[in-house]
Amino acid sequence: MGIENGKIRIKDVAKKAGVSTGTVDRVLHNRGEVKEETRKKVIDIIREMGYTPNLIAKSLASKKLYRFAVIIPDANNYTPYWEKPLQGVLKAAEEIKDFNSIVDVHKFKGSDENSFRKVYAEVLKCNPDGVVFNPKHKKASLDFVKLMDEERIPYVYLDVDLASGNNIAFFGQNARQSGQAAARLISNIIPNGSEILIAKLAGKKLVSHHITLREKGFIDFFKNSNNCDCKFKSIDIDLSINTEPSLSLKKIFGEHHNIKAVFVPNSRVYRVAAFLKENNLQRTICLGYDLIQPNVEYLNLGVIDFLIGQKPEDQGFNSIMALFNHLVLQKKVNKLNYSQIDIIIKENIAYYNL
Amino acid sequence: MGIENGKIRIKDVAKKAGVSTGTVDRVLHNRGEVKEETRKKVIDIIREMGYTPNLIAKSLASKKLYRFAVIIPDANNYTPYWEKPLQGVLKAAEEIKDFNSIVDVHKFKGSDENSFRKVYAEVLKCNPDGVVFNPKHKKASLDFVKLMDEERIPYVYLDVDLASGNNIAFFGQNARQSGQAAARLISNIIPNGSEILIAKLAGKKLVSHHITLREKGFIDFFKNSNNCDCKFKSIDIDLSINTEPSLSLKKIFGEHHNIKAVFVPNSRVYRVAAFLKENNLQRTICLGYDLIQPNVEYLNLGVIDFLIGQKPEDQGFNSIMALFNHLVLQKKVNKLNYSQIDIIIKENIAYYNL
DNA sequence: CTGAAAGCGCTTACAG
DNA sequence: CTGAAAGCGCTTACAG
Repeated sequence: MGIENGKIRIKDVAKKAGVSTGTVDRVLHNRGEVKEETRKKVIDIIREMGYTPNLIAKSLASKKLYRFAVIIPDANNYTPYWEKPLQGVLKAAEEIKDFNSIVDVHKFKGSDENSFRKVYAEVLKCNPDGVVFNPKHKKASLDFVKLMDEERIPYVYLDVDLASGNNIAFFGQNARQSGQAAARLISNIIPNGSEILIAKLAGKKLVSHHITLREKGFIDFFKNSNNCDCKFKSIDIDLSINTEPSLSLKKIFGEHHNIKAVFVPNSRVYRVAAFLKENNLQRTICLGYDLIQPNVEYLNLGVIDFLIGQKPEDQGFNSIMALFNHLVLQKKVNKLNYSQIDIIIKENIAYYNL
Repeated sequence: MGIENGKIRIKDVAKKAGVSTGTVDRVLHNRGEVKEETRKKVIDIIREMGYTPNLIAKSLASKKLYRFAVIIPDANNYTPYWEKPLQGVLKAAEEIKDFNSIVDVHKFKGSDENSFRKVYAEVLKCNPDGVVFNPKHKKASLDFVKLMDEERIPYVYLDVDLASGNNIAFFGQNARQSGQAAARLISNIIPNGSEILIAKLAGKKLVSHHITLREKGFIDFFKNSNNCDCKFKSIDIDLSINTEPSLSLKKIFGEHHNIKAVFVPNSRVYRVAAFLKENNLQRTICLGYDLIQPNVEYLNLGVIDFLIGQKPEDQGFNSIMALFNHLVLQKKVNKLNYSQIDIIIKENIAYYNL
């Protein structure tokens, strides 16, 4: 090893500068206590020799333990989706554990803002070095962000972009654009003049901003394309009512006989698929979001025609890695990170659903 | 650090076993020279304490330098595609360089088997620790593989699966399945009874196995689905002839007036798109492979309707990482690794073409 | 303000 | 067959 290998070590820099390795380390990390003159000299030599630190050695020698906290909704019947980002988070945790870094996962009840507040208060008590969280509750999230800014704790938004705050990164989908892609797929297939049902299924009367944007993108596509003159029927369905979504869907399909496609702007599309299957409406084009198990089943049955995926595992994984790169490796990280808008059909799902 | 931290070190194992760290290291790496009795004892204690090596320390201490060789076609006018796997390879190289591992890239002329043979002979002279290569030339590749088996050099297939040999992994697409996905997308759109043109464009009369499989998958889909009774017209076009593909396409479209879709089972689809645009045939559904620049442009113009992507960067990246995991980290690696079959349209390409 | 030394967990000759 | 010691490139008290 050493210079002859092309790899410059601190020792090499120190020697050339006529100082000790300790001094080089001090200027490397701006730890002060160095005469300006020698600092300059060392800096110059670092540049000149093209020194780059050996991350391996750095990590081994460092006593600092990095703790990252993750705050996401608890996966449940309405939102099995959140299992996926969690998987990614845990994979990242495994990958960075030899680098003195650990990840703590904290869950809150997705629909309950107070639960989120309680969890973030706990997290702050632990003094994490960095935080990844899902800011679905806007107001509470803004309060949280303010506290982290005061403590100079870096944070990453997952799934939803708060669009304010000093987050080092955001990982999620461009919701509006995904609606446009959905629209293209449907408009390709259905005849001119068809009716399209937009069914927003929610656990409790909570239709998030996300969902609204997907719908907006969807409708805008048709508005801006002159080759499909379709009519929309948009409804909200409250799944906490026992008889839903059957009741509402039956009514709609009874009243509108020219519905050629259903667009469900979230992961509850399997509930619509069940209805379509029971009522022999499989020929209706059905498109929804996310590769959760029941959706995959209806896709394979041919009831759901398209699913839009967004690689939630990757989002979880990359969120942690962003924190790690920022804090531990001190690499620059991109702030705005839109996931791919994956188009999934029966014929390609095998290679996504891993 | 140490036990109180939950992390067991070699030192801890040695102490409990009443031996030195050197001895533990010997049993850990099966380096022999250990009495069977002490070997057993150490093994037991390793299990009991749940020792796992610290990869960071391992890498820092190790003097062994790993050299990986990559052999891929040179990107050129006919195959700009190969830029993409190369990008992934270089990214992986960057990622593992602090782990005493370097990657050498060797290129051969894609269409020239002898060029491939020459390159692999050179590579063997360098005694690489592992090889990633594209076995498009079957016979030469089998010879190469045999030599590597003799030298016990592990190797990975990229893009094409030789389907024999002791490769530790393969990264590429399930070609037949991608043809099926393509067929589904087209059959969704075109009316019953349409004609479909399958245009196989090649640089020289070389239609690879790959391409044949894609075509097969495409046709089989229609055969097996009862709701689309379409006719196929399949042609080979030799792009090394100046007047092609115009000449052939003009003839076909002149003779067949009911062609509603063109399927191009490789990345040269942009040549067909150019023809469609010039001849005002944009309404013909056009589907091809790979996100190379000219294809992306015609997709954005609305001439190409779908592109099938396969994440070639990831394939390159993962090939190297497979070698690295196998040799350096001694992790198990999956042998058969099919890439995703990405469906790309104008509305989602922005998040793929990075 | 600066340097010498110990240590991170592992590997690698070397001595016996 | 086994152990003691040096070393990988860095960080971290500590002494001056």
